[in-house]
Amino acid sequence: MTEFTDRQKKIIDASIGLIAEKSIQQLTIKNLAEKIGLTEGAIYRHFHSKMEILLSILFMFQNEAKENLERVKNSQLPALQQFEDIFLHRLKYFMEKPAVAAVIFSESIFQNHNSRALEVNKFLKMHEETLQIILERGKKNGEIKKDISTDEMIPIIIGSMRYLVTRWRLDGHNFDLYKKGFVLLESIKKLLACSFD
Amino acid sequence: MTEFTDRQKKIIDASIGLIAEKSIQQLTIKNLAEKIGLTEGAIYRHFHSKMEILLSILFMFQNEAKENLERVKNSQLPALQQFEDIFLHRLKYFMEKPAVAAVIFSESIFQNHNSRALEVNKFLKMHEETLQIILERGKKNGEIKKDISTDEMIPIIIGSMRYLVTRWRLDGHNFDLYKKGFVLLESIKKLLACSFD
DNA sequence: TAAATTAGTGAGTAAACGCTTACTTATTCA
DNA sequence: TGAATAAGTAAGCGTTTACTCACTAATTTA
Repeated sequence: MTEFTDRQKKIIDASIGLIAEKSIQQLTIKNLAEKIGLTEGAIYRHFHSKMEILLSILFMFQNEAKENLERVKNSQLPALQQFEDIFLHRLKYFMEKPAVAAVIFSESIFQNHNSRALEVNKFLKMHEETLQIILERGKKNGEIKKDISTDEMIPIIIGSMRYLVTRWRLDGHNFDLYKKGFVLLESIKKLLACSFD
Repeated sequence: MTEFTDRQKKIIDASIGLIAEKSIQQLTIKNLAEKIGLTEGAIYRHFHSKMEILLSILFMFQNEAKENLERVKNSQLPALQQFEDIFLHRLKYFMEKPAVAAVIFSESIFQNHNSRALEVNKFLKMHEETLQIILERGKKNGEIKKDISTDEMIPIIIGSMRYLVTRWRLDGHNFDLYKKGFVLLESIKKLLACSFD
């Protein structure tokens, strides 16, 4: 587990802030240094490169997500409740730190760097695998429909939630992401739930 | 309807090619000029700015999409068939021109330019509205479930398809988008179809 | 045919960018 | 206390970027 120094955390926070206020394009070392009240050179005492800063944001979020996924997966709640928990938790996080959403949803930033793109891919896979486990348990329990394959359910669930977040970002965060997400999740649950009980 | 000259079309085509081969970051005026076999200055005889080129790609796609949406909407096919048509057509288009997907899915390119971001928003709204009409007609016909609101169905459908395309892009176009899209659409149709008939 | 328009060249510009370096100041610790 | 280390500064380097401009060659048009 890589740990971050106080200064590094401040730099990461400032980066997140910058992205949230302006956009990912506005995250330059110059702007970053200005925001913290340091010089550009000082930044490089704490990170080797700009990419390392970007990856640290991804890394922090990845850790947070991993913890949450594990916690929920190991809970004894019904499957439908479990994936609702996962997504509501995620939406809350995005509302607190909209910049994280901006980084996560800008996969193209890392597209040039092959090894980094793999990192994003791994991140998505992590979610898909957790969902898979939850959904299949739900099917065994008779909670979830069996006539739709899990492989198809996964993109439907993740895609719906991602689109909601994309919409929220393009709208300038001008609606209550959590509330809309909750309603959307209810519908998804209704769609996936076993009708005969 | 803005028309494009032959040279403009060539520039747009070359841009699309560049983005497809490398990435959106590699779309520079220098690379573009090299690809066409002109000098950088010559490009500016045909477009006022790089943003205008990007917008032209968006614009071309928008026209193509509009045509398709209208065509399908006015067809006499069942609602479930209609939205399958729309998405399969779209997937085929992306497979032919992967660069267009790269532009469409990089909303953040335009995020700085407020007026341009609105353009992307309008584009998404166009799809949502068409879907809404189709879905509501399907509900009236008794084709589509009535216990899930149309407002929730829309992000589920669009989100699922978008996620599939995103996955395809991150995978380096290494699976058959059309085939997987077809299977996914079957599942979505099954979920939304009226069970009592 | 002469003038006007169009399309292209090639050199250049200013700004932005990530990053480096020589040097200074502050802190830690043997 | 004094040497070693950590954290900062200021200047600037090398490159890339979108874009400009004076000029030329070719094509249209009056």
